[in-house]
Amino acid sequence: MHSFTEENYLKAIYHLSDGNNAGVSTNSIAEVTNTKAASVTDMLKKLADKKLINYVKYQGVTLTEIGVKAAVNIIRKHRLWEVFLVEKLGFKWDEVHDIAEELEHINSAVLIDRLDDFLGNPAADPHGDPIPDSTGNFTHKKLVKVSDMKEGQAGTISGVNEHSSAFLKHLEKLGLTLGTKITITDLIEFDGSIMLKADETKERTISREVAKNILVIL
Amino acid sequence: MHSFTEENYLKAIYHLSDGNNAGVSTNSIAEVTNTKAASVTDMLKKLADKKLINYVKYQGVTLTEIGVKAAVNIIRKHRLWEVFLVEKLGFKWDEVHDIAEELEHINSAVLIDRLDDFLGNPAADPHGDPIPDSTGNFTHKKLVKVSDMKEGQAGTISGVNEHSSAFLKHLEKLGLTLGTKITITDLIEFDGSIMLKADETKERTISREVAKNILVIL
DNA sequence: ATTAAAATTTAGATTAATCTAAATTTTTAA
DNA sequence: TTAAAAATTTAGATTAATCTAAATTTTAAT
Repeated sequence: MHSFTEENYLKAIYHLSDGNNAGVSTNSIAEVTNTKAASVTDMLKKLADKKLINYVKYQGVTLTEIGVKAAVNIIRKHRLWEVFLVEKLGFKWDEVHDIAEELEHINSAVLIDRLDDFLGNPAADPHGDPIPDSTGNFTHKKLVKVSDMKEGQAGTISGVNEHSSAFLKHLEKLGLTLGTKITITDLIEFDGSIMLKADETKERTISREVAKNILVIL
Repeated sequence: MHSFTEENYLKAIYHLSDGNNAGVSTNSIAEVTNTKAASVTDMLKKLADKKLINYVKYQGVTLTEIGVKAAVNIIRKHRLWEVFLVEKLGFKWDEVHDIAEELEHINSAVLIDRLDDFLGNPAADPHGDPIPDSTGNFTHKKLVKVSDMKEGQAGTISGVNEHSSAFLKHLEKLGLTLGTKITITDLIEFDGSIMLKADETKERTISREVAKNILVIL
């Protein structure tokens, strides 16, 4: 298999590619992997030799088909372990990322498939991110940022774009957790902040920055 | 914390010290860690610098107090994960060693304490080996090798001295699993093999080699 | 008590992942 | 369109863990 380090690069490239199908830059990889650009270049050569990425000097990289497969598999493991930590061990949604970051590198397909069954084949992790099946297939829900909603529109909170503990704890405090139904009551022109009603009862005002990172199903 | 490699050396030294309080030899460590003696010497210097072992050139090593703590903690993690794999995910007792070997290096005290609770604070792993508590305390049961039993003596199978899949599968096939009550019916002088009755009904003959690796509570 | 064998350590290399500093290429903007 | 800035790559080191081969120390056997 691949080393932990290689797996972390694949994951980083996958996440950075999300949406854009343009190549991912050396610098952006360095940033998310907490390394320097020179180190990234070295690793890119190695991953290219292994046919995991398409790499042309100075032009950024994309994952090959097998690179995508490898990355998706790591993400599958990460998300299933997060579900385990929250559902079975009682962790909060803002506490699981770092532990899952370690667990995602455990190598055993049987283990993960059994874990998946044990957890009841969950469709999403505790942050609402979809969990690919063992063949790598996602079932994507169409999600919309709260910051893109119109006045009067309603939806159900189903995901987040930001996974930091600080952000998740803030949402928790506001009562804006997954499954909460919200209705936009006011769009504040002055600073873009948004007023909404949660679960028909709680009135909340959130900044544009927060709104951008909450995703709903309409 | 310590690197995976360091942890594996600590574990190896701990297991090799079991019983004997004499120092552990460089060669024996090399054997169980699948390395060469020269590599072991290098690592011993490093572990000694970190005060995890007592090391005097040419004289073998013992773990220091903090070395023992670290080793016991790894063993605790290994055994709890084995219980998880068997009890929750449905693995067989001969299938869990390698996966637990990876899981034991996951670093999170909270995780392990919660796992312990989730599993109902088991006293032993699927092979009957005792699980230390979070402070490192073992509750040792007094176990006897079947090869040391006398004719007519009875006991309950409560552990094994050999964890290879081949051996465990063999026991499974014979119906000699943990919890089975056995009574010695005959000690064969010719080759030391032993005849016994399992669960009052099944008559079995096992070699001396097998008998040495089955442990009972009398 | 010597000496041969076995065990251990040292010396010197190798590999993976990283770094800094310098060189090169690409991008941007006057 | 060309020069400065930004991004990227190369060159040369470093650290952790390992190895082989040679040197040293301990053990065991006559």
